[in-house]
Amino acid sequence: MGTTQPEAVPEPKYWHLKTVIGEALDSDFAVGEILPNERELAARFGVARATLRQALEQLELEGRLQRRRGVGTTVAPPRMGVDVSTAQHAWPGTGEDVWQSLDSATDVPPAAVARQLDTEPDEPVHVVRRLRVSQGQPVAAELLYVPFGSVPGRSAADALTGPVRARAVLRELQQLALDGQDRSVELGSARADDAKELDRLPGAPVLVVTTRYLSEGRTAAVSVATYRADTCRLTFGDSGDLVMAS
Amino acid sequence: MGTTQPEAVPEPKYWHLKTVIGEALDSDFAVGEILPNERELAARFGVARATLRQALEQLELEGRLQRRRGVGTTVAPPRMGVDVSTAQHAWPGTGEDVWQSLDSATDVPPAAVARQLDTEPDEPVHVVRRLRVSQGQPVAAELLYVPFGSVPGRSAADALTGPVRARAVLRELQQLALDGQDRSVELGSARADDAKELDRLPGAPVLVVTTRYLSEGRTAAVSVATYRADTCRLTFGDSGDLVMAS
DNA sequence: AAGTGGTCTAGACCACTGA
DNA sequence: CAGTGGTCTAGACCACTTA
Repeated sequence: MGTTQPEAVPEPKYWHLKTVIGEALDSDFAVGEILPNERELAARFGVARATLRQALEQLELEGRLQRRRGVGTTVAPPRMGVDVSTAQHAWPGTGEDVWQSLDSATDVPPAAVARQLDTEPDEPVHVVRRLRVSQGQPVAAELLYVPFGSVPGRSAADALTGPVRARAVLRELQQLALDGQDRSVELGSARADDAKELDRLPGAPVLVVTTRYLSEGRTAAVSVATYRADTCRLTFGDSGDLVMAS
Repeated sequence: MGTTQPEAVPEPKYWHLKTVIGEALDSDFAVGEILPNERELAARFGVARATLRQALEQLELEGRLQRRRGVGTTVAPPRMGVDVSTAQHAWPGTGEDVWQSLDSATDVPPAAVARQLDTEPDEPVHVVRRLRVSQGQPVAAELLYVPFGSVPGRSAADALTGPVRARAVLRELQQLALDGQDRSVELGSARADDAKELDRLPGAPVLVVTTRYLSEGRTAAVSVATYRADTCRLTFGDSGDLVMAS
């Protein structure tokens, strides 16, 4: 006697909490509403704050909550769909201006990028920084790596600075014939500078979209775009008519 | 006097730790090698275990480490590229068998899926479970929701069970003309059952790939595939010849 | 200045793995 | 069984926002 549940699998407290709070979010809270603070929530559920925080972290990771230091925890709106489809196989900067050019410099790319560009590990390239804004919110920061070989009129850009220079590099890049591109998506954590741009803390989860632009059998440029994973759902409109989800 | 650094921005310890360990991983460790255990690492760096764990969590999120309870922490191999390209606009189950059918049942889909299928919130549909294995490792668990309206010969499947039934539903689905599909990728955390299938703990970060299959102006099926975010890099071969990365 | 979330500590115990 | 990572506690202090 006394053996109550022979198969009682002890579900972690934070996991159970996450479920409970998640359900409460659906039924008792409106988007934008602020939750009680962490100390009060922890007390209310009878757990340590660290445990409560583990549950909130999960919910934030899933895009259900938004936490801001000094402010509080609010109920997040549904993730916005952000189109990352290939879009008529265009060079960056050709379509509508969802991307905002920040500046450009010459720098040595990370080893992984140099490998894709097929440049020497210590060979400098153009690095164009761009920011993607959607619904008034920054959603992605991009670093576009362009080898000198891809932009013939290089000297023209060197004299410029800021957005003007960035646009000059893009314009030169667009002269090339674009054969195609391939793309990959993976999970990452925001580097310090990206985090700042995206209004998040360093280490925040991001979706890293790497695009390789191919021209005349070579890799003409590589784009590494980091999207806020908490607020974005990447959409690939492979076909037909897409509806605007609310 | 005494003011050493007027602008000293206090970088969090765990963030600094992450950098240090990350660099050590590159230089001093081989893939598969086991790290010292957490208590020893924490002592070595002079921090509490919780802080050390925060750094390890980040590295695991980035796919650099793999931690297994009861075993230890090992250096993870580079993420494997997993092709999720539309692949000749095919129905699920038509291409090569990267997917392994597990079983099928009829169940009420989640509200979000019902909305995409345009079925009533409480209307049951076929739910086919499949598992994607790559390089001997489970990389994704899929739930494929198929409304009864999409599979005419429904009664045939009802008598069957297990993989046989799953394949029967897929076969019937393939009778339809596929007009197109659209797809989205977002960050999620593994549900308990998916986690088991993927050999991870519940809540592990996953990339959720949602595909809507369109036929004759309707949504004929919806697939929700959860990929292990730690081990997978999703690739979209938009064009041309892809090289097999090691 | 008050209140919020973010970081950190030093412990404890549990669940799982493998010899 | 010993050793690992996973969970949890009860505190403390810090950085940031707002008023």
